[in-house]
Amino acid sequence: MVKPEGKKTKGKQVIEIRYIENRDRRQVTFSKRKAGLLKKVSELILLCGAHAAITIFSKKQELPEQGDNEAGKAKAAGGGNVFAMGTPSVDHVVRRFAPLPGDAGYLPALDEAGAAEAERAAVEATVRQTEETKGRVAAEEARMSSIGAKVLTAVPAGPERFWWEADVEALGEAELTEFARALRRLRNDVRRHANKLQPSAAPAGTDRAGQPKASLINA
Amino acid sequence: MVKPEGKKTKGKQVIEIRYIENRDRRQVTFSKRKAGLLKKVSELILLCGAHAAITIFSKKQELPEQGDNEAGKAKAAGGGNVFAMGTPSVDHVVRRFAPLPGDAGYLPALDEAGAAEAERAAVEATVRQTEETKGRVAAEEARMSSIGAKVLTAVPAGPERFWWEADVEALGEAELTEFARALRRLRNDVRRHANKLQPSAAPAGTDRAGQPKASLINA
DNA sequence: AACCCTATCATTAGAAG
DNA sequence: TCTTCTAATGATAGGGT
Repeated sequence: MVKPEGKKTKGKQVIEIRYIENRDRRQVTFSKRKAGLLKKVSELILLCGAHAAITIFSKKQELPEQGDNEAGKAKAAGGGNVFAMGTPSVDHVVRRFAPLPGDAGYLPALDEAGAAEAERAAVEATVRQTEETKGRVAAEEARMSSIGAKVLTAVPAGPERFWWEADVEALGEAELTEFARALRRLRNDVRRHANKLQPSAAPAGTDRAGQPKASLINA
Repeated sequence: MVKPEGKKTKGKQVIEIRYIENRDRRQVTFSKRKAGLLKKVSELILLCGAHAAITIFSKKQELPEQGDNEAGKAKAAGGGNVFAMGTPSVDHVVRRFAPLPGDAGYLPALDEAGAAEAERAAVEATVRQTEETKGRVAAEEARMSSIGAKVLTAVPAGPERFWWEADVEALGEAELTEFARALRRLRNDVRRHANKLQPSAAPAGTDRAGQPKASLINA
């Protein structure tokens, strides 16, 4: 019989989801979970063709309360690192990344910022009102509804912008490495995807599904 | 002999991380994973007191055709939904990269360390209570609700972990442009950083808070 | 589309190196 | 600090309601 005596580790233990006071433990957890999150996000993007973005700041930086100096100080104090990733177009993620060296047409320079801004304000008003009246969930609903279409509209021809980055200003070597690692993983996934998807009707994955209707992003 | 024949379900099966062609399956997966992701983010925030923001745009179908009212229209059209969350707010996080043109006013009373702290405490209490009573998920709901209308801004120095249900429109595509700008800078920095560092011998170490670690790849 | 359920797979807390 | 290992917990694909 197997004797349960010699357990090597305690294995994953249940932990309460509350701030981890212990600095070391907190940091370890942060690293692990951050990695897991990035992975999850990339998977969601790949699996569902959704646009998603995530930004994570490892530490509290730029604390307003301090105020007497620049962000630099905050960083110096604790080194705020940022991780983020996202994409409006899967294959673009790869493209954007691989060619690190000067990419000319970086982004389609859309400038409906003005319109978007106006819309945003309007929506915000609606949301707030809704929030007070019906609560957050309802507000969210309203927000999504009114925004959704607009967002898509705002990006007619070129959703070919992806982003997935970090604030290097505060990036440490470790972060860079991890960053790259996540990148590679994403890229591999994408590549695998591209290979399987033969450019038949839609250019393997590239299909600029400007309109939700393409093969890659939409069905 | 015990026959494992009568399995009720197949259980979780391995799936490739590639775009799910089947619409229904994709949608289900999206919902499930989106939920899981949001949960993960909230947990990271709570556990590590990190600032994070995530935004997810579902793509769905379009058809901004009929519709009489804005919300209804967009909703019906299914132009895409947006889900987001973050700390202190998605908007804030984004601003680190690119200050949005004049929408500063929509945030009610910012930089209120005191208020924020009080709110945080209140929320925390609520959360814990809820947590014990209804579980973590419910607690998160409560957390969001209680914070809702207020925008916690300043990040107190201590172990903070409050988050505010995000201002989605602020993360609209338009804003991504700004973000992209920051990105470009980032990329440059990354390269520079990469060059500066040695793959093997990277004692460089962290200028400020320092994260050891060297092997870096290029981006 | 939102829940339930269960069998599995994936993630990760802890401990060590 | 980052990595590796292990053992549990946690997240979810597939199916049904």
